[in-house]
Amino acid sequence: MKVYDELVARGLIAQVTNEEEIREMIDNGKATFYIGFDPTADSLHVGHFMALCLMKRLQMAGNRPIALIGGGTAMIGDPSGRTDMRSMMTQETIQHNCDCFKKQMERFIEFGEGKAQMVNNADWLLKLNYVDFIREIGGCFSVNNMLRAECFKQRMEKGLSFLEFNYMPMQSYDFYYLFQHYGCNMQFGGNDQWSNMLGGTELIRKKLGKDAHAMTITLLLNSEGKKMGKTAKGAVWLDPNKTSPYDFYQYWRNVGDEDVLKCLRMLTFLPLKQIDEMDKWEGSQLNRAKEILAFELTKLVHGEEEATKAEQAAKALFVGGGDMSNVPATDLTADDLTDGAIGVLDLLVKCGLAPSKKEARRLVEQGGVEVNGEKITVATVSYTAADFGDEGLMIKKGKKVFHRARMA
RNA sequence: GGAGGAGUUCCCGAGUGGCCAAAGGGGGCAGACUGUAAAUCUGUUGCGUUUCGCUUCGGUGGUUCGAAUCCACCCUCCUCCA
Repeated sequence: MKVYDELVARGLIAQVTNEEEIREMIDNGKATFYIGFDPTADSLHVGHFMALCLMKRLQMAGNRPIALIGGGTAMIGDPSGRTDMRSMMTQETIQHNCDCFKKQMERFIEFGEGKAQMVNNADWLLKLNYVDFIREIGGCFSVNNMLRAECFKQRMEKGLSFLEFNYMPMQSYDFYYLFQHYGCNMQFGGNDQWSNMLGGTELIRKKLGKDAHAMTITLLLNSEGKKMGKTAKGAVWLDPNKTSPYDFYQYWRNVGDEDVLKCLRMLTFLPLKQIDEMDKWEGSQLNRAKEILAFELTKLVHGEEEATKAEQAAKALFVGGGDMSNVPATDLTADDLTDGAIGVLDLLVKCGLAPSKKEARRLVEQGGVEVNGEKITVATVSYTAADFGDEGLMIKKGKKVFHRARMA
């Protein structure tokens, strides 16, 4: 099976400008394509991860990837799919985020001569002169059409600023620039980028009379139609300091039944044949598929060693036995004790299991806390340094949040 | 520039002098049931030294014994007119 068909089979392709031409290009390694990453945070997340996987797949088929970091477009802020304006980021934050992105991407994709390239659109966008820019490309954009674009629709109700309105021409200019200077003939992106991407292909056609292509990646939605890779606390990050490998593993271990197979297809590099086999599994058997999904993804993002650790920790906690040493832990010091002891409530807060003592108290009162296998029923329990022992205290919050508190 | 309207807790949204830490819904958290799934049911959802105290209703001042609620000014957003 050639790349294009594989991408289709995995459900990764959402929209394309011209299916036949694109198939021909990428199947034969004739594409130089770019994907843009907006540095709005200091770490990549699952959505970016999909894009990186796609880059890798296409690279393996002989195509040349360009990772574009939007250091310039971030100065504007993409209004796509947002109901309110993004808060303005300072140039320093943007630069910091760009650096973080770069580091993470390098772990995942090989950059260098004849391999993948990395560019930052700040390098050309920030130099632009307003009047020159408007004269050069302004005529190629129809405001009437832009207003109809999906990406602005939501903002038409609450108000779209002129600043953000300029995002589409900016992104289009990127494609136009890369087409001319890097021979880039195709753009990939999230499905929410479709109109921005079409802006680029059209600009190239109008200015240069040449064809360029665009293809969007399906947004990873769960069975309820919500974006995956998001939790109540925010995104699932690829940076181990923001989302630990254990939490990352647990996120995927806990996906809904209906979503496992889709995730396996779209996110892992397991052969489709093997995934199709799993498609026959049902009921509690799917737990096995979830384990595979969680392990594979953790391995891709954090490496095999971390994946194994996360898996062992999960097994030890949920199945029993096994190695407990990889369970998430907090190290306390004597300073955390008052009169030689620490109360459960403080303990919960110190370990990050509760945001406030009030909430910690509520957890205890509702029977949601266990320490060393014993349910805590009163909030006044406290522990001395001796109670911690060598192994520390094993705290369980709710059904599946485990944490170890050690005494240094 | 002119005329109206709005800003409430994580989100939506009630409240228009004391009974308001503020209805209702969503989301979150916990309990029951289970397969570390979903659905369902129950409880809970500002902070603390917890029969009580403290901070919150765009901002700053003011009126009042008492303000989310009244007044003044300011900020932000929306609609209509120019």
